[in-house]
Amino acid sequence: MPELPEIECLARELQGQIGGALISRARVYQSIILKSPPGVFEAELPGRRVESVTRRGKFLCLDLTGGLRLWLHFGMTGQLFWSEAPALADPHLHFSLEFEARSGCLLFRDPRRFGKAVLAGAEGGRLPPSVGRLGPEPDFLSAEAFAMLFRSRRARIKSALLDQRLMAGLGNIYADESLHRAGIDPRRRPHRLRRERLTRLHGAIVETLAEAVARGGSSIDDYQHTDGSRGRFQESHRVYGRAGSSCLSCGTAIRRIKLAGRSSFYCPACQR
DNA sequence: TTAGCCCTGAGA
DNA sequence: TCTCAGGGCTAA
Repeated sequence: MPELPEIECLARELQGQIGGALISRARVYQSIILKSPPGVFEAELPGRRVESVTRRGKFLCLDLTGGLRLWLHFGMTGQLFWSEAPALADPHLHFSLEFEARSGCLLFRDPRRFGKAVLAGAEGGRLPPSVGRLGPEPDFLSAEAFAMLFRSRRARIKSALLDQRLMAGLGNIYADESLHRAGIDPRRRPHRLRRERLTRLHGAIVETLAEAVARGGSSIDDYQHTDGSRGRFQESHRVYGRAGSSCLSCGTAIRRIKLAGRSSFYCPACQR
């Protein structure tokens, strides 16, 4: 469940670790998450330098020399971490990258296999379709633009926040946390919310995401940094995963409901 | 707009 | 042994 803050942390770590580094070897173990043939993957990557590591929505992007980009999506359980050697017996290991002048290898592991690895050209027209469809980053939207964007939506606000075509980067955790901070019931319909409530929600989203990045993201089950350490923002969750516990603002028991097939946690007193 | 599918490990 | 977790996609 890595969302925007977790991928942002990974991108920053990796930029420091492999920014400018030359890929010496690429190996594929489980090709199911690769959207390019394994042979192409193993042949195209070696000899290219990592120009930069960036993030777009929940995608991580390795910008390589020669106009190639490696896009990674982590799905629910994707992990990227350093190891001395790939554990060949691990059935969930998908690929590894080795770099010149750096010992060990960078492994991509994903037990639930919802992740994706896509090789694409750098030109805008050759973006993977799922990246091309992404809406703007929360930071790049003004509060007014956010309110305009969501004002016409008829789906429930929680579902609209999870729609990556509208705005990229929010997942279940940060949607719930932001709605709590903004005092909005996840079942509300955006087109029936007053404009100032929507601008307040935008502020809550930007604030929540920034705090999460500053604390190294949320580690619930699988998310970890490339050195194996965990994020700390899960300790600051106000509603997510706290059904039955008391609301940190008012003491009311946090409720859990299903919306669009996902769990939603909210405070029935604070969120209206 | 929504339901169902993919996928596997954890927990009941 | 069954149920649940859910991001992104497709079909209804």
